[in-house]
Amino acid sequence: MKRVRVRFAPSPTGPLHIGGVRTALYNYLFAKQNGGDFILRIEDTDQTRFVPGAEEYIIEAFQWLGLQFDEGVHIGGKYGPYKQSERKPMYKQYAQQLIDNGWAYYAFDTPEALDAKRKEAEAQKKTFQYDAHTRGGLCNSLTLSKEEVDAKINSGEPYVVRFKYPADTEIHVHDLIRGEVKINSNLLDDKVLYKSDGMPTYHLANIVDDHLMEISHVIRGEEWLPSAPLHVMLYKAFGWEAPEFAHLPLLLKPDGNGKLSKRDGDRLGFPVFPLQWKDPKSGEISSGYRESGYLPEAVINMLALLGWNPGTEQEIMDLNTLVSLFSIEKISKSGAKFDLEKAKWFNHQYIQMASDEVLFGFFSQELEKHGVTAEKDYALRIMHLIKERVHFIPEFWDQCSYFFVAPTEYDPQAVKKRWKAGTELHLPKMMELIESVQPFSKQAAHDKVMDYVQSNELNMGAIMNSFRLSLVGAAKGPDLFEIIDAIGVEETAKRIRRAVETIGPRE
RNA sequence: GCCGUGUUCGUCUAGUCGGCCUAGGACGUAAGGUUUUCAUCCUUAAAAUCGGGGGUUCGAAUCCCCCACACGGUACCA
Repeated sequence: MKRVRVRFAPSPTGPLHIGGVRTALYNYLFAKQNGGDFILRIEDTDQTRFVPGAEEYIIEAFQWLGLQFDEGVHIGGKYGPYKQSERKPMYKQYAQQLIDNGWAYYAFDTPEALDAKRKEAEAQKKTFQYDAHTRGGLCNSLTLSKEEVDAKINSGEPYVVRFKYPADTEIHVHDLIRGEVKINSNLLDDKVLYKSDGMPTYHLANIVDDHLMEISHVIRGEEWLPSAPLHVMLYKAFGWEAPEFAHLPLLLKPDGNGKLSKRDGDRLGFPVFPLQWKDPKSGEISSGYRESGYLPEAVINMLALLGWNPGTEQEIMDLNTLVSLFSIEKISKSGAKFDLEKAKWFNHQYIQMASDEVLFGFFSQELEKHGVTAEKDYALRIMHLIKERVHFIPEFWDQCSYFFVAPTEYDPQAVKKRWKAGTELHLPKMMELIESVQPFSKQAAHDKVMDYVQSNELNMGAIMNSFRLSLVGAAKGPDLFEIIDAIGVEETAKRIRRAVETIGPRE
């Protein structure tokens, strides 16, 4: 049995789309499950679309996600180089090979001439296609004499190499997800394999590299399915054994239909990219999962389940579990809409499961970001107190700021609802009771306060929330006496005085 | 237009060879409980006549045909 070798082959034209991440993930899972290799190849045959920083971004994104390549641009390997621009000299001979055995031909038609043809056809509600029916009337090595062709090439006239589809042939593509896909060659046009700038197109480079790198399975997005017949024919033309194909369903936008795009993320408020990206030209910033406070493990888990599931009811799975459970057969055929709410749920789950060590790393960073320095023991204690309420890392601060910084403002809604007449008198008295507990104990303080509330026939919800409001600034947070214990009796007294002064008596 | 691929609760999906599906789970939603607050958590509920229409069959979400719709492709882009 052939060794499993798969590749993820992005173009460095911008940040890595989350759909691309899923494609890479499925490749990874499949490779690892079969003890195979996972390769990163950069497909930069279109020099006009190159975006500086994109390649580095891609590498960093996978590092963050914890998806490790066995070979690739950044780590090398036996089958390098792993960047197509660096493989440029290799491709010409393969184009030549195809010409020599009649599977391809030179074409000299200018882009302008072809455009005109297309427009002309369009006017008649037809589509112009460079194919078996039209190539006889165009400017190429099939219609020109050998001398004319040589003359053109020797004079430096630009040319491309096109694939020569056989006429009226049924082409079969076997797809691991979709089964047999058939198409008649008459419907296909003679794709350019080799461009006039001396670079191969995706199609040629892809097949040559996959063959040379001994790729066993091509797992890629569904947008490639229409060109799969060409790829199958190319393998045939070269006399090479074709890899297995699996075309993944697309990731759709959450509302409406269509591919998930960068704009959808901005519009709906969720990241479409693993890492934040700043466009080097426009300076525009697109948000990333990392910066938005997602844990990489959660992103992986969420992505894995978008279009695949193990067939059981298990939903929480780490990378290793995914590796053992994954199967291409269980990938669904239809596109999946991205669901922000479910992503949020996954992240919450992973935050709860994270080790203290990992979580504290994030937590202390958040504190630092807000200019807070705290003793580790204290910070750790606070983290435990509030972690179950955070869904995303940045929420740590929203949930815990009052443990480090006294509130200066009080949620007006809560004040209106809870701060009754007389509150400004009761709170200091309750505070005195708490101060009288020596040494402080949550339970004893709690009991004394309860006694006071009951004997004065106070509205429990109102008075206790006013107390909370004074300490927190809002009607939220963990157990009140837990908070008092954490910030200390002295600080509590200070906050009560301040709240009473600020809010004062009310009707 | 042409070609290709798809179509089960709002969303992600289970549903291998037709019967155990009066279609299951999860997210979300609603109600209730816990919490004196918020969040969490727990319980319960509503939610898909399986895109539509024809067949085949004792029996179809599952097989066949037609239609509709959506998406993808249709570049010297990947």
